[in-house]
Amino acid sequence: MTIRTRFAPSPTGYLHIGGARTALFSWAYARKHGGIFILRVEDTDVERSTPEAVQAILDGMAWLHLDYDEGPFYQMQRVDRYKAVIQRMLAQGSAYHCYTSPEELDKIREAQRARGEKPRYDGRWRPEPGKVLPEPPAGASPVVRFKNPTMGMVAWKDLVKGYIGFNNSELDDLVIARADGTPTYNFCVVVDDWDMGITHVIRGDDHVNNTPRQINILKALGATVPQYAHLSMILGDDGQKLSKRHGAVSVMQYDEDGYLPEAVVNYLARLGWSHGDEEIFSAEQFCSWFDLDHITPSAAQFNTEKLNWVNQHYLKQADNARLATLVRSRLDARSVTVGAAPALESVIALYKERVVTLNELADAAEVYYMDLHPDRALLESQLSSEALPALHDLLERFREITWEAPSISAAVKEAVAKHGLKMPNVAMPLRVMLTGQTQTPSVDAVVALFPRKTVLARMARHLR
RNA sequence: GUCCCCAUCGUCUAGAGGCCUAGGACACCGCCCUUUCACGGCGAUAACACGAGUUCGAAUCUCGUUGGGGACGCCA
Repeated sequence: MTIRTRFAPSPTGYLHIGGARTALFSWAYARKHGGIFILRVEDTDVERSTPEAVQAILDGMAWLHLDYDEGPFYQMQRVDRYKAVIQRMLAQGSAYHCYTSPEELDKIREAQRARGEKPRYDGRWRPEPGKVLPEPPAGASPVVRFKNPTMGMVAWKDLVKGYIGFNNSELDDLVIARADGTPTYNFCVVVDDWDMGITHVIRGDDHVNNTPRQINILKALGATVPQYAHLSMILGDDGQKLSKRHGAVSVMQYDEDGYLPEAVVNYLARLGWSHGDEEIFSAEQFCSWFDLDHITPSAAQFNTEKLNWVNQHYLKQADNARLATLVRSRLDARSVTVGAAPALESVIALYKERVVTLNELADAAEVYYMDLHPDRALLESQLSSEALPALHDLLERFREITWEAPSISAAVKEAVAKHGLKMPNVAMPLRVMLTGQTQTPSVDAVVALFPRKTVLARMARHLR
């Protein structure tokens, strides 16, 4: 049997970190088993669905390299199919028309809550043998409700959480088609999973409560019930639930913040899933190791510190040319023109082990290309009266020596010794004049990276 | 309120009854390297929510308590 999984987002916003992980796990499960991964856009909420959101989801998946084999399918394009199934259910008696208005429903639920009961539809239009139904109100268009079994239990063995069972008496007759005829979520999912031959439904555990209803509909339709795996949610850095106004950001924000997609994938894969003590692994390794048995059933807190560490790891081992491309576009965005010298790749080679994100790499690189104006107070504090003579000497030496790190290093040491100073007395002001910073790679490497004339100019500017 | 789910270091986790004196990773702290800062290396601190039970033996199984979360829409 071919494994078929799906990712089924509703296009009402960007792809956030929780959705991304759900997609990642569904994708990995299909890849692991040589199966099919399907993208399905659940856009039946016409009010809130937007084409921009569809694009944002597509962009997010593309950035993470989550490729799909079938789709994207759009539920709004399958409405005829849903309506045909609803007609069939109506005809065979597994669904019925209900004329209860939303206002009446509110009243019913309010009363139930007041009595401490679980709010639910009371079944007043549900046909039963020997039951006399009310007269349909004139001119009202009914919704269609599923006739849920009243006895027994619905249960399944969740691949993440284990056995889960619900008494049918807990479930009410849910609306499967609105008064305007459009089908609802729980129904579309069922028909789609059935039609698309989904074998494993991997989704967020906010859907656990929908599962018994979906299974009942599937059974009423005579469809095969897929396997379910419900992933627990991801909490924010502070342990709070992620929401639009609290910490839930688009995966593309991580791109903007300077994270590498493979770092985000690696981090996300490790959040709620494990393979022994493995921390760093490629997408390929992830796919070959992935299984549902090692998914944690409890919620996981997102930890930016660890993501940083993972990102730093991938940055260190990334190809310089690739990083140069990524950094260049960031410098472009800052209107910093990358000149011919030093080569951006050389700057990156010197700095990539020292930074956490691409943005920090861009911060380090930009001082090599822009018109630098070091902080005045910083300059004054470093250009001490005892250092100035040594720096003047050094400036003169820099005009004549071979422009390579070893000879530069020798020249610096010479100046330090000649004036009875310590290394930092000379190295620090040099750093500040050249980069505006006190913390840089070793000073000879920094000096050597610049063209000689830039060094002479930046020094001369402050040594009058 | 009702139903469902969850519970190991601060965080992510290993753990399928004896291999656990509870392992790894991030963070934190200390030391080394470095005449800056990082990187790197070494080391330390740190957890089985609580209570019963089953068993020769429980982090692992059962029940309960407590605490967290989710769901109860003509949203998805």
